[in-house]
Amino acid sequence: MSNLSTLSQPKRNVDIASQQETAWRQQGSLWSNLRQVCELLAIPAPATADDEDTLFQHVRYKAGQRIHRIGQAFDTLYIVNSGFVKTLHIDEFGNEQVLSFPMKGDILGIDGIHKQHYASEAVALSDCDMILVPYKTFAALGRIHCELEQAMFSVMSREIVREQMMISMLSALSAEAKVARFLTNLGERFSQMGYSGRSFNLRMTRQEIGSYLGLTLETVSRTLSALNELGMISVEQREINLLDTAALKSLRRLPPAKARNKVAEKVTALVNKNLLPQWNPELSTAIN
Amino acid sequence: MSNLSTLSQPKRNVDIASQQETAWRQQGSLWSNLRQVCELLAIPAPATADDEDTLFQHVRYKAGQRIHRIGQAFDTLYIVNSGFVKTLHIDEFGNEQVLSFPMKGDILGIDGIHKQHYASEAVALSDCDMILVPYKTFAALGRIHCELEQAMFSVMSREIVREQMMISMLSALSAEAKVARFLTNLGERFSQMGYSGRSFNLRMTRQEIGSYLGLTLETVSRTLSALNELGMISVEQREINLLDTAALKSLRRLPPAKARNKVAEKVTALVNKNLLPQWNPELSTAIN
DNA sequence: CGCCAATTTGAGTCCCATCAATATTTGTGG
DNA sequence: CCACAAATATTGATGGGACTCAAATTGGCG
Repeated sequence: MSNLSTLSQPKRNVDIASQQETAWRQQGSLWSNLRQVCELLAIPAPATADDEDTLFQHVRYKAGQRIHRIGQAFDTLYIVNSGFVKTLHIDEFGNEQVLSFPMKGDILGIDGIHKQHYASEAVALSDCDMILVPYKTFAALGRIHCELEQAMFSVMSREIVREQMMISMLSALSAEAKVARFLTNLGERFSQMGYSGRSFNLRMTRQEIGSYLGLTLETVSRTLSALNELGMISVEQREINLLDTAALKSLRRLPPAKARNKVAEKVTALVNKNLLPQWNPELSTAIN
Repeated sequence: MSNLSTLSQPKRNVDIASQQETAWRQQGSLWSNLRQVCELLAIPAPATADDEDTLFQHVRYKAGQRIHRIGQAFDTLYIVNSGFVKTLHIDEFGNEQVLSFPMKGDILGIDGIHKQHYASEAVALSDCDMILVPYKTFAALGRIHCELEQAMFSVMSREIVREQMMISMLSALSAEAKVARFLTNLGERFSQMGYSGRSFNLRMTRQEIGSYLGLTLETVSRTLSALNELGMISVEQREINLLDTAALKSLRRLPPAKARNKVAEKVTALVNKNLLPQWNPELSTAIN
């Protein structure tokens, strides 16, 4: 967090830089080249890139450490290499509002570009290894490698789409559906990272989950218990097992205990009749 | 309410282009140059730009017309020059979820960059004049004018921040606060466009407002009536007057209906007034 | 004028927040 | 290593805010 000035030099001056690198390595820092960063972001690396041309510094954060603050002058983007993070707003009353739970491959700080000050706060949920991307380097790369500019727009567009999905979820779904989707989404993320998408443990508190989903921590806890009793998941503290991902994904609301069986029949009946072509936007618009 | 587009004067230099332009003009098309587009987006125009170098076509949409669909192949961005638009998601059950109400100076279609297909639907709420920006032109401009690339990142970042604010609002505020903020935000938008920020009329239905805010149309209607009775606004159908913007902005939750109706609730009323000077954020949090 | 969409308003219900008590886990220092 | 404190989770009881269902009214438009 301290000497960011040294890393804004894209080109490495071998003699001096290698000394510094050794020093950084001792405190847990590493360097990644452009190809590695692109792979992490799941975007195609420019063929023209020289692996040693541009290097990006790693920085480690311990659980609980703040990565950037609201209002802080913006100059670098962060890419999560390992570990778990939360980003949040703090409203005029001091209440925290969790906005996202970035993990491996996610990028932080984009919201700072607009006003050149970070618009959100980022805090490490676990020990993290973050890659620093000075914004100036970021912008310069777009001009050097045309394909990269396209990829950078794509990454920002993806973030916008993700937030749109979040808005839809927040304003349309019941508490049970929110929690169910949260778990399945998390599972998919873990799968992509090479871990089990079925069995994992949460890195965040019920409070943080509730804030993220627009619920209270008690409702989150109760909902997890309910999903547990219904056999869709098993949960003990932060240890989660997804037992019926299909049911979780299609869950809209937990029917009142008396009618639970009936509604389940209805849904399956509709699906069988092809009236609910789920998760296919093309078809659902055709219905109108 | 209709034709604001006198500011876009087509410049013609080529013979072929002028023929086409005449044809387009007959169906209501005009052209804007890069400088005019930048002004509309409120970003600095590159000094190196030749006014005749790149021209952007206008297209008019009538109220109710669709501008782009979900899943449609993405190739152009749209900038609102005049008129009002709504963008929306359609979930797997066919329910509409309004995402934004773009107006003059707003950009549409960014969500299509990621997958090269639009992720949302855009519909004109009134007659509209839209400027077409082919995505290829957009990308090429960033490479030609370095300042523009920065501005384009900034515009996308601004969109991300806007959606973050939306997420915070959806998950933390009461129905009254949502409606109140919606109105004050609209007022500010109208002010920026040169209209009255105090007195305006809504271009969208209660249904659409409710979808946008995560409420039902009945709740929106009831809330507007309540704000009307409290003297914060006056509302008749879609005609809105903001009478106390300060109160609206700081509104968290309406006092319980009992306290409003029971005029002669003696001591308790006074106590409530002292302890709960409603729509005063400072004090109401101090109580918590 | 007549039709249909939009809006308003009412009555009843339920989901979720709130308040509260307890249990369990984590962290810390002696 | 244990004890104690603080943080985190679970579970219950209760009330209220927003949804649902329903009816009446208004306004727009062919």
